[in-house]
Amino acid sequence: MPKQVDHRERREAIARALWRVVEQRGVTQLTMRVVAQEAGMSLGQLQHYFASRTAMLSFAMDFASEQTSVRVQQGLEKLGDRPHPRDVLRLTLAEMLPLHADARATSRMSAAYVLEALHDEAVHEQARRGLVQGRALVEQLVRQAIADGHIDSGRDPATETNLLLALTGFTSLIELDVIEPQDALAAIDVHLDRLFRSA
Amino acid sequence: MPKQVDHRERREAIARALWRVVEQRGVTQLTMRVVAQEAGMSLGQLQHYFASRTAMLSFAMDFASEQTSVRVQQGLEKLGDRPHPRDVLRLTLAEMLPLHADARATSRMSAAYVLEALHDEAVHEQARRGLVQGRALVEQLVRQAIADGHIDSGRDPATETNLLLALTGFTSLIELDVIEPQDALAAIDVHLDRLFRSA
DNA sequence: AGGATTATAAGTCAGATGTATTATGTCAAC
DNA sequence: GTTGACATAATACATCTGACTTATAATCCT
Repeated sequence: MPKQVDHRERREAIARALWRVVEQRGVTQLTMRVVAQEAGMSLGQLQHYFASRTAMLSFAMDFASEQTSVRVQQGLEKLGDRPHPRDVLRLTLAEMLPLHADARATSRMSAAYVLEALHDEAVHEQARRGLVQGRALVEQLVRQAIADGHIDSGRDPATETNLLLALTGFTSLIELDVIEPQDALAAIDVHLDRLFRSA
Repeated sequence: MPKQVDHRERREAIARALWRVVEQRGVTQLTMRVVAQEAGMSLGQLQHYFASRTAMLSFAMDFASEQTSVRVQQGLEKLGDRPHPRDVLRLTLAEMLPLHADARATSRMSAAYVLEALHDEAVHEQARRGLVQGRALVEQLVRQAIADGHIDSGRDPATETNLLLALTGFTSLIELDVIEPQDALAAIDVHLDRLFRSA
């Protein structure tokens, strides 16, 4: 047979091609043919790695979450050994906004997936699980920051977590050129300042 | 000829049918045939009122913005003559979240439209104009509240406006059942409390 | 060496979609 | 009563979609 191929690697390459399609041509162009072309392979070849369009989307979405985590993790390493929770939150929020190509692609993927999730139980569960998990991480961070005295103990961890996550609402404002990326970052800084200043 | 028909009225009926399709079956089912069926008319009849799918979407989107404004306006009347700006903002934000059928429909329409806007210049401009206008209204409200001493004069109107609009980021959290509607409203109240408390 | 297995390519198919065309019915104006 | 503008319906059509099938070539394993 032809040289054995790393399926996982191939699937990731396809997923990245899919992101490029979403970012550059839009969700309506998210067809197996277009993705195959973008990935530089035939439709038949793509179907060899993904039995169905749904399976392809599902993988691409999980991979997007995963890569976002990786980007955050890489950013954290630059912050040194024991980074201030304020910086961790700032980095995390910044990576969830469409501020550079990769983040923009994964952000748009998420948006499209959420829309698709609203009427597909399986997709809904997958998307929900990812978000719940991410939210839990942020809440844990907030609780620890309160315990460590970085955040006023009068703050409710759950509410503060929700307010932080809501800041991803900047996404559509940025995408539609209503505000500039730096405006969003400035607002995030103001919010974080208030959250940590009160300690 | 057959009885004269109010075109505007017919178009609004079609737009509402379109919303129902978006809300109940999802964006992928947003086809002229399905919308026609939901509106209880033939495909040909629908085409008599909208020459193209794009024209139909464009109208439905404008109508959605318009109806959201109307809902806010109606809510404001219940607040009496000179409502507190805090209540005005709370009402406005609440109407933008998917908390009841109409709001959910228009919210999902917006989300779908934003996604489509990213790769269609005309749609982008239409969506952008609507958002910029809405943002201007909120900023004016914030500026007035500062001038009236309801909000601390140390606050930057632009940044505070952006933070308020970012709270629409609760939308996806609510849609995916990550948080409950009351959690979102509680968080909004906390944010507004802080904004107005400092005065 | 040769059979088994896999990667890749190409073609086919049924269904759906937006749009265009045509037909039919209805009613107002002259 | 005939004409013409309008509402509605039905159908046709080219295109695109995901899924499936088939064909070919490459290499692994025995």
